Amino acid sequence: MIDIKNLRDNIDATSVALLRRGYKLDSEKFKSLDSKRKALQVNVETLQSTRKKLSEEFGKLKASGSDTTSLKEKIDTINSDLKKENELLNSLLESINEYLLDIPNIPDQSTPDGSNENDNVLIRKVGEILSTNTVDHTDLTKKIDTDLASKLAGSRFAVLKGSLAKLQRALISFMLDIAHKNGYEEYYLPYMANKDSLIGTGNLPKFEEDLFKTSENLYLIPTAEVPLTNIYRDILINEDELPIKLTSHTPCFRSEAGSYGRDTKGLIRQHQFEKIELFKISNPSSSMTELDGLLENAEEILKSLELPYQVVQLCAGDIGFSSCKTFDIEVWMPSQNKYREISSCSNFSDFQARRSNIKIKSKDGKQFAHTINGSGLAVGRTLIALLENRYDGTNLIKLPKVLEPYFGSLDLEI
RNA sequence: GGAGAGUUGGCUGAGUGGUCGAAAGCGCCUCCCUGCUAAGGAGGUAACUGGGUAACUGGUUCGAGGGUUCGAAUCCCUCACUCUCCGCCA
Repeated sequence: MIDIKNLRDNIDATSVALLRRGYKLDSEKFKSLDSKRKALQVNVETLQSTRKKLSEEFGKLKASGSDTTSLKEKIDTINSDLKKENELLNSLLESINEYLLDIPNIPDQSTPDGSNENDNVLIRKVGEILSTNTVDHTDLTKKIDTDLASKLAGSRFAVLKGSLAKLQRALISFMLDIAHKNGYEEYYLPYMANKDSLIGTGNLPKFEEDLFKTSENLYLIPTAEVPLTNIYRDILINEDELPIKLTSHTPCFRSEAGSYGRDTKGLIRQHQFEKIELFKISNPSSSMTELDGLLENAEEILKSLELPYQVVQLCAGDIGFSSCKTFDIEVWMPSQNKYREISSCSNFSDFQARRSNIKIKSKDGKQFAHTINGSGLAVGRTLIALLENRYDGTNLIKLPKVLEPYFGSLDLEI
């Protein structure tokens, strides 16, 4: 949610900034709604004030045993006016709120111009591409079984068998340990979240179709970002507790509505996948530095897994709804001959904090916090990258050294 | 699933129709005292929001939503959540 005061005061600048990400702000609609609101609100509040005074008088008259009929008539008139005006005001406020909830975050100045992913900016390439493998991960091994998964659940699910199931578990532990080493506190969280939580992170009301909803009116979490952020919903944080750094491994559930036909093969795009999330709450003044740090923490995992990757900064037209600045980390996928997203690290500035009411208390007063998060990493895609990049051409995957304590061996038979 | 209790400021917690945005304590801020620290003393301290250049001034909020009433933290109804006991259960 963007700041309504800022919108009122700087509507033209806001409109220009939002246009960078392809959002056309209807300024005239806002101006008209807001000026109507202003007039109505003043009117309603004046009526309320008058009624308050008259009611007090009424009480005194009643206490002294005097006649109250004429005063009551006056109050009744005010009350009936008030009722009408209030209904108008409420529906207007509702419209304004809907209008605001629909507006995405304002891109940071450092977010480059551009309209889609083709305009994203390459920041760096890390690691050498050594693999000459062209075989897709699903063709490499029988231990990823999507046919079985579709019998159990349907399309876009996978069953991992034996050593691959174990490798996934090893990766999860490995990533959590790195996060812990870097100062993130590990959390185990609910895999379902209520409506308020999803509104807080910006997934609702606009993106309900992307979510799985249960019969109990709970939603399956699309990412641990949702419960992690909402830990601090309606909380006033003391400045000296910052930055807060949390991590969690959870499965993530996404309906993938609208992605028919894309990435239908293999583990790339699933309704359910495992992810380690890195999450921070920081002071507004240091959130960009914290984003850089978080990105570095995510990159460290790929480096120690010896996987080639690149970092890309998303352009204004490609950043997510709640984000003001995003870096994607993309790992090399030999069979596709291209880099694929394995982590997305974003600064949400105060956009989520305003929706979730997360504030910082300092000497200078209170202000909305900044939230930052990113994957560290998407486990399924990491697994694929290891298979495809480290396939030796026979029936073995040579795992990187760092995984030995977790997997128990450096040879993975496929 | 059954029975009961509860939800009030940054926190704990009093408050059964107007004098309550709300006692008290904790915390926090300012000042005093003490060579430093600890302790002590005085005062201040809810949030959100409207109007106004400002001084200032209005409104809303006691889990949410309705209702009763001239007037609701307080009475009534519905819902959500939390806790306790019983049952069932990993």
